[in-house]
Amino acid sequence: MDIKEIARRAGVSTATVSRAVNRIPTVDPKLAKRVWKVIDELGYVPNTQARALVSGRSRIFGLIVSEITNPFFPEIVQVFENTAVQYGYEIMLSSTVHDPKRMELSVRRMIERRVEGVAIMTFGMEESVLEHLTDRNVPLVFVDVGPARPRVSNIRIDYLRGIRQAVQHLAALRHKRIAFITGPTGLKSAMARRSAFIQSMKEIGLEAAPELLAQGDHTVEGGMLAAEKLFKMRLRPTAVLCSNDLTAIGVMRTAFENDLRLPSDLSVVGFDDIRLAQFVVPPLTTVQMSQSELARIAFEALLNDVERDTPAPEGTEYRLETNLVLRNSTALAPGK
Amino acid sequence: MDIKEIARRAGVSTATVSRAVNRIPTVDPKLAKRVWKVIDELGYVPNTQARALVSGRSRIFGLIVSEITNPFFPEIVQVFENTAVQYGYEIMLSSTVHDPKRMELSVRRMIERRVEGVAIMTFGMEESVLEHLTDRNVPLVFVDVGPARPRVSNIRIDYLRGIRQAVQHLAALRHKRIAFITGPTGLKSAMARRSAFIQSMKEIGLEAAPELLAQGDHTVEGGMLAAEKLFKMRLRPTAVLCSNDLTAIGVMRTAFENDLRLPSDLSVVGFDDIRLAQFVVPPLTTVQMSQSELARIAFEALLNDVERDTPAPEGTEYRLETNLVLRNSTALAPGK
DNA sequence: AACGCCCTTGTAATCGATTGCTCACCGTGG
DNA sequence: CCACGGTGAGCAATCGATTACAAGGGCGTT
Repeated sequence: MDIKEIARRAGVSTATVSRAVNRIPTVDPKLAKRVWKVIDELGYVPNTQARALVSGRSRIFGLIVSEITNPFFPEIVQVFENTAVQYGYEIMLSSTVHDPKRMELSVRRMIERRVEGVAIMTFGMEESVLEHLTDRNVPLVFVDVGPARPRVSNIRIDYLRGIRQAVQHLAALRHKRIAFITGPTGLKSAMARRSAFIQSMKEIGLEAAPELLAQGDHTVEGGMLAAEKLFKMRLRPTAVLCSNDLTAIGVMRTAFENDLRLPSDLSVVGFDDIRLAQFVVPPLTTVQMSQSELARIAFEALLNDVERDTPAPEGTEYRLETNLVLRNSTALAPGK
Repeated sequence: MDIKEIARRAGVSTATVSRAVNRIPTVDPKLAKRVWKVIDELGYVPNTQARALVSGRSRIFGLIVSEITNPFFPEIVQVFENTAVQYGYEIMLSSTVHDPKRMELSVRRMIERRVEGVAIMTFGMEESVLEHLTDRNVPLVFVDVGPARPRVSNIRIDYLRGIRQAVQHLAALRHKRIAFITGPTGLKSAMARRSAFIQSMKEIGLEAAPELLAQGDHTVEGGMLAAEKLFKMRLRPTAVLCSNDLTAIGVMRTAFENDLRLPSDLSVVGFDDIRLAQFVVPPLTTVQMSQSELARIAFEALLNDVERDTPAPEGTEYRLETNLVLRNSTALAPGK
């Protein structure tokens, strides 16, 4: 059933039907009403691909995340989708699973569907394959790592703020040996968190000794492994700050296995504030980086770029703060 | 840049370009090579909407879940998407957040984009709005609750099997007072789990007393609330079986707050086996219902229906088992 | 009464592919 | 030498919308 059918039954031309459907005010209300009646009766729904073809606008945004099964992302997907729907957009979701091949395939698929913009939430891996998109002038939004080009936006995250709060919180609780478990070395955002930790420690005259910087990979398993190493040290750290919440959950798990009580024997702080953080035992003190804010900003960045016809030559920047959220996984250092 | 441009530069007709792109064997290899060269040089990518328009096939499947932020679903999304990509399909994801209005809107959007099939993973809520889809002969796949109609598949879940294993496991550990925390009353799959529990208890001569059936809602908070009630009873249950893992996590959390040690003071069993279940403290014994299997079956059901021209009049049925996975949240009943 | 303008509606081109049908060309067999 | 079949390429219709432009009708003005 197409627009012609409607036109025939309503006794008007397809142009009029199209105008009625798109609520163009110049159509005679009488006619419009007749058209709508037929549309309702037949349950006509316009074909988006036909529309997209002639208008040149797909009304689709791409969303590339590194792993949808990482609890950090579903919230982003949810908010991004909600916002998109509000503006009449659809989203094309793709999970790269940290694989450049898959990233490339995703980009290809998105170009085939003629996305009008893409949000890249991989936090700094494999952006090289994206030149196909920039070549085509597709608006992009990155977190921190986008190049300064027209139609490329960046959401700058203030990692230092939240991490500094976390470090000072631990210091206030008399912790001196504070360990940090990093994320994957290749991940820019993980490196930024690490630097923020080192700087925050320096600021208050504490040493971020190399042996207190353990290597993690932003998974629970990685957190467990790193924690095992830390717990084997002669002088065990009394507090652990983690590059993300999953890592912190791993630490908590290993602490449990080693009969360390939280928070009395060990304080743990996470990063991200995934929803789950408030439900673990004990509820996790963590640095919040609002996923819903991030998603909302990303969407708006794309929308702005799509509607702008002369883009800023260096792209646009947005900011997102981070803040410590106190729960129950931190306490006075043991023996103090 | 379109197919005409390629045709012009390669000195052939658009028909030949189209045939070369689609690897139709009748084109002269010489010509095909020439066409491919131009395509590579210009970075031409065919326009999917144009293709979809003429072929009448969007190569999009819809996937409706109740809440993407529920950790049960991301794994499904991941596997569904992977499989789809393998077969050259795209997926349109939608999260209803248990709201019939949003479900209706999703369906509308999917019809606008002319999806070729829809997987409905809401486990039994609000399927009424789906008649727009069945009217249009769009293949559907449900979990348990789909009507018996052509082009409607059902994945039947054997809840009883896994739940019986769980109940017998607890009974073997000498638990007698075994509580069950249900899911939302309106959710068919939750009701099925409840019935399976009652039946399993009866089978081994234990009573599923009404006061041991607590009302939950498949969220952590719901689990906490239900657990609080159960813990206030004069004769506290020694084991709790939960309608899903989130509920179980809530119970563990409340147990912790009430200084109940797991598993020595209380045994807890979940349902679903979300990935997180192995990472909580202690690792959760739970009934596995494989999310990746579920997603794979759902995709295949749709694919089968799309390719079949004379569908089975009563739809097709698929089966999925459930099985208990032993971890460390269960132990001998206290005092035994 | 005639002219012209404005407002609404319709005709037809267009978006970018696919594909049925026609046609040209080649080789083969009578 | 001609007819015929087979093969591969091109022309043009088509999918379902939007929209530039043309056309027609009504009304005000002179």
